Amino acid sequence: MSSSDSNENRNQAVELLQQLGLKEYEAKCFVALSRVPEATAKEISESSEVPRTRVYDAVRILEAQGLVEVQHGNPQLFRAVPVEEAISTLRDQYESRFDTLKDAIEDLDRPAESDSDSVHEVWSLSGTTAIANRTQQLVENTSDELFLLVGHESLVTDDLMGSLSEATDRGVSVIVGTEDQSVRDAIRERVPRAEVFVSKLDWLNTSSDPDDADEVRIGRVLLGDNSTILVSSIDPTTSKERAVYGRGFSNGLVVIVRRLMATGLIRSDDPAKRGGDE
Amino acid sequence: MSSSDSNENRNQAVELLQQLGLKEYEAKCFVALSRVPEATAKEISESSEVPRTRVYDAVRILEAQGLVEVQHGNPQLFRAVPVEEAISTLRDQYESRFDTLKDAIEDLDRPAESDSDSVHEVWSLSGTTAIANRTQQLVENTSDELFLLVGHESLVTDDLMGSLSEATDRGVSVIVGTEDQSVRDAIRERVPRAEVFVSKLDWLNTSSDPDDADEVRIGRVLLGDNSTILVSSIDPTTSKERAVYGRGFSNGLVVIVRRLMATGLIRSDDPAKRGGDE
DNA sequence: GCTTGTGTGATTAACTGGGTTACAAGGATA
DNA sequence: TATCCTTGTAACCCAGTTAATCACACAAGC
Repeated sequence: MSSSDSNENRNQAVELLQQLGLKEYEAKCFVALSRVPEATAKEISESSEVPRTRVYDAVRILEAQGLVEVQHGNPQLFRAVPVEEAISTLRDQYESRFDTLKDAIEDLDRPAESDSDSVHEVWSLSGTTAIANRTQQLVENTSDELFLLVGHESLVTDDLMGSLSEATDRGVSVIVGTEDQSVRDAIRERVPRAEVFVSKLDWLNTSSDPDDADEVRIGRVLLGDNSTILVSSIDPTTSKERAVYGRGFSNGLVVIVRRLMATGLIRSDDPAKRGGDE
Repeated sequence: MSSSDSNENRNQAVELLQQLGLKEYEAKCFVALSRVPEATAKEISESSEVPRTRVYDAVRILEAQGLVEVQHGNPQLFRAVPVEEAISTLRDQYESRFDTLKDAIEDLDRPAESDSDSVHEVWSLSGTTAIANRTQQLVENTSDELFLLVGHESLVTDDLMGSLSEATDRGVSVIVGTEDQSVRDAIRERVPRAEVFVSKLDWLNTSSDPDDADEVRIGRVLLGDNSTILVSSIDPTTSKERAVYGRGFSNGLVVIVRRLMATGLIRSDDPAKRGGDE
C-alpha cells in the first residue's frame, strides 16, 4: 500500500499523543486531521477508525485544548492546527506545570540530607535518563578527582562532556576510560585536559557468576573524590539501565572500587582477570 | 497546625504529578518521600494516605521512572531523587516525546494548506495558549502592516512583544491599542517603533445583542496586512478565551473589520458608542 | 411523502485504577 | 521450638472512566 511507512508514524503519533494526555479517539482524530487540509466528521471517521458519532466529542475536546479549529456550518469542518503551533501549545502547558511543580516540591519540609558517611548504604535507581542526570550531578559535585568508565558510546552525551570540561576547568583531575575509539577521540577534543585511556571491562562482566556472565553489560563506573561511587549495568533484553550508588569514604562499595583501582586492576588494559573472587 | 501552608503545596504537587502522567498513589508516595530523607513503606503509607500494601507497587513504578531510589534490605528503604534531578528527568522524557511526535506528524501526508483567499471561511479555536501561539504566528507572518488591539493586560506577554519588535525591525508598521496604561508603557519601551494608542473597546461589547451584552469581554483584535483577522473574546464565568480567525483579502470578517477601521470606529478613543451604550 | 446525511444523546461493554483482604517469608521473643 | 509481629507479594472487588453501539431528531434534496 502507498502509505505503508506513513502507517508506522501514524501509530507512533497516536501513542505519543496519548502519553501526552489525549484519549485514544482524540489522538486518532488529531492525526487524521493532520493528514489533510480539513475534513468533516464523516471523513475523519473513515480515515481514523473512530466511530463517526464520537468524532464530535473528541474534536470538541481537541478544540478546547487548542489543537484543532472548527468552521461551524453544515457540515462542520475541522482542521488541525499546524504542527509547530500544536507542539508549542502542548509544550507551554507542560513547561508551566514543571515550573510550578518544582516550586511546590521545594516548599515542602526539606529532606535535610542525612549527610554523614552513610557507611554501607547502597542505593539503586533505574532508567537511563535518571542515571544520566545523577551522573551529571555527581560530576558537578566533584571537587578533586574524578574517575569515569563508560561501557557504551551512547552514554557519553554532549551534556556529560560539557560537565566534564567544566570539572577540569575548576581543577578536577578527570580520568576517563572507554573501549570505543570514537568516544575517546570525542572526549579528547571536547575535554582536552582529561586523561583518556583504553578499557575493556571484560573482567567485570565475567567475574563472579559464570551462568549469567555475559547476560548484562556494564554501563558506567564513576568514582568521585574517592568517596562517591556509581556503577550501572544494562540489561540486554530490555536494554534498561540500572545503577547502584553509594557515598561516603568508608562506604563498602566505595572501598572496594578504590581498592581495585589502587591495585591497578581497573586502569590496566588486560588485568589478568583476577579470578573467582568478587 | 504546623504544616498548614505546606499542605496546600502537597496537594498541588500531587495534582501536578498526576497531570504529568503519574497515578494518584505514585504521586502521593513521591510527595511523601520528598518530605523526608528516606522512609520505609510503612512510613510512606502513614504520611501519604496510601495503603501500605500498595506503596510497593507505586514505588516500584517510580523507581522505574527514575524518580526514587531503593535501598534493598529488610525493610527496604526508599528515597526521592532530589527535585532538580526529578524535574529534569521528567522534562527530558517529555522533550523527547515532543521531538519524536513532531517528526512523526511532519512525516504524515501533508495538509497542503488550501491557500487561496478562502472567501468566507471563518475558523474558531479556543484556549489562551493556543490563541497566543496563533497570534504569534500571525505577527510573524505579517509583512506590511499590523494592527493589534488587546483588551486585557495579561494577554501581552513577553514573547508577544518580542515578535512585535521583530516585526517593526523588518519594516512592518505596527499599531497597538489598549486601555491599560501600564501595557502601553511597556510596549512603548519594548517596541519603540510601534504606534500605541488608547482604546476603550466598549463599543464592541455592547454592539449587537443587548441581552448578553456585558457577558463576554473582548480579548484581542488583530489585523495583519489587511487580509488576516483574529478576534478573541473571554467568557468571564469560565475565563476561557475563544477566537475566530479568517484570512483572505475578500474574507467577510476581514472586510468588515477593515471597513470599521477605515471609518475610524476602532481607532478613535471615544467612538460615540454606536447603539445602546452602557 | 421518502431518503440521505448530519449532529446529539443515551446506553452498554471493557478497562483501568483505587481500595481491601489473604497469605507467605523472615525475624524477634519467649 | 512455638509464637508473634513485620514485611512484602498477590489476588480480589468495586467504581469511575472510556471505548463502542444504538436510537433518534433535524434538515436538505428528490
